[in-house]
Amino acid sequence: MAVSESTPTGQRARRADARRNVEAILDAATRSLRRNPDVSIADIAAEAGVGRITLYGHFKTRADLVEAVLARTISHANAAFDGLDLSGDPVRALATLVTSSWRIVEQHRGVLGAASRELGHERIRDAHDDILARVGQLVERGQAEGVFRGDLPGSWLVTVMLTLMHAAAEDVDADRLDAFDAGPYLVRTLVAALTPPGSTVPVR
Amino acid sequence: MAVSESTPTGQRARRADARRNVEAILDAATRSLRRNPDVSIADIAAEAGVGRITLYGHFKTRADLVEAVLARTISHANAAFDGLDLSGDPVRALATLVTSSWRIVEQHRGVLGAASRELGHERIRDAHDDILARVGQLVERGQAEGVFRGDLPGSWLVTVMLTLMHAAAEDVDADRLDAFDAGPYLVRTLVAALTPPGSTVPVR
DNA sequence: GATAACTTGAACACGACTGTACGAGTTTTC
DNA sequence: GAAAACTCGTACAGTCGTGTTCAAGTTATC
Repeated sequence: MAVSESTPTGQRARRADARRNVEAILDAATRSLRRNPDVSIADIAAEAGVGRITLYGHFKTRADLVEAVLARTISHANAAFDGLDLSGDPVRALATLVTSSWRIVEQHRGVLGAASRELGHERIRDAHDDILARVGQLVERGQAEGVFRGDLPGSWLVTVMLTLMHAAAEDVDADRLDAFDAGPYLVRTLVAALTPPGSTVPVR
Repeated sequence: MAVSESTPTGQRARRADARRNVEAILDAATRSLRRNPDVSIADIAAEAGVGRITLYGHFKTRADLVEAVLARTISHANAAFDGLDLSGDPVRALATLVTSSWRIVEQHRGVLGAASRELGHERIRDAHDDILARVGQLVERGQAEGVFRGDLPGSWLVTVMLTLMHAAAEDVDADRLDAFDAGPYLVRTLVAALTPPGSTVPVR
């Protein structure tokens, strides 16, 4: 980002060190902020294994750091979504989306929650909407095709969907369910949540 | 709580005023803490319409205030649950529980989240477990009877259940769905979440 | 060995919040 | 009118987090 493109032939190694530190800081900040949105800069620096002043060398203010964490998380989420084909049957698309990216969504949500107090809510909403739009489009298409229930606003269904993904991931972290794949379970529950009252929920 | 039982025949009205203030403080604190777990005492006092010093007159420390809020919320939740008959068919009991108390659960969760940082986590867990046990017992009974799926730990199912209630209430607050009763919707979704993969979900 | 990039601790100013002390005011009951 | 209970503003000390400055390191490249 702030790395100048003209590298004066000399200090490649030093530069590499610095970039490693930046990565370590971003990793630590992501973990810390998810755990507690009000972590101090000192704690983040300690968790990253660098000095507090070093951290300030890379990020002028706390807001800068949070913004960088947010940007990286969003790009991760976008990358995860970009490879998916969500064009076919809404239920199948829902399954694809959920099974492949519920972990990403959880991380995304955690960082967003931490950042929403730090930066302006509008700043967050802009970033959030990009991700939300993908889920929202799927839900709306399903509603238009009559596959998903239309008696509730799409925003509600999206909220339920994201919240359930979040709950699954949170419990995975907490318990010893690391190996368990929450995908099928989530799909079953979400299909019930999104399809109209009269319809039956497929097995699995 | 700290009100002495020997009322010296005199200052009933003053006492009543004070108790009204305490109620106002607790109400304001509940609202404020749910909105932002890090509200300052000054902000809470302002929202309650009393001076900061008055608030300190009733609650020695911040922890005292949070503890009082927590205690009141828990007693509310217990009162809401006490009237329910959850003995029959687990699915019917689930419906009863959800339709009648999802709002309470949401409030309970919000306050708990705010308090968990303030007081020790053990202190919270003690209080939390009382509520959780009621939901957990229902889930475990359902699992024992084979009505709820047994291939996932009960804690997971409880988490999903509470999280979904939370999502419903949050969206109700945010949107213009005040009049909408999320009960039937929640029941349908939760039955799908709790029953075994092979079973079909009842209509509604 | 000189240089340049990077790291780091100590120290500081600043602001926000907590909790306390003092002193003055209000309202009700007697 | 006096006393008791309660309210409340000002002011202060202590703590904690932020962001900056300075001065002294380390490490790799030349």
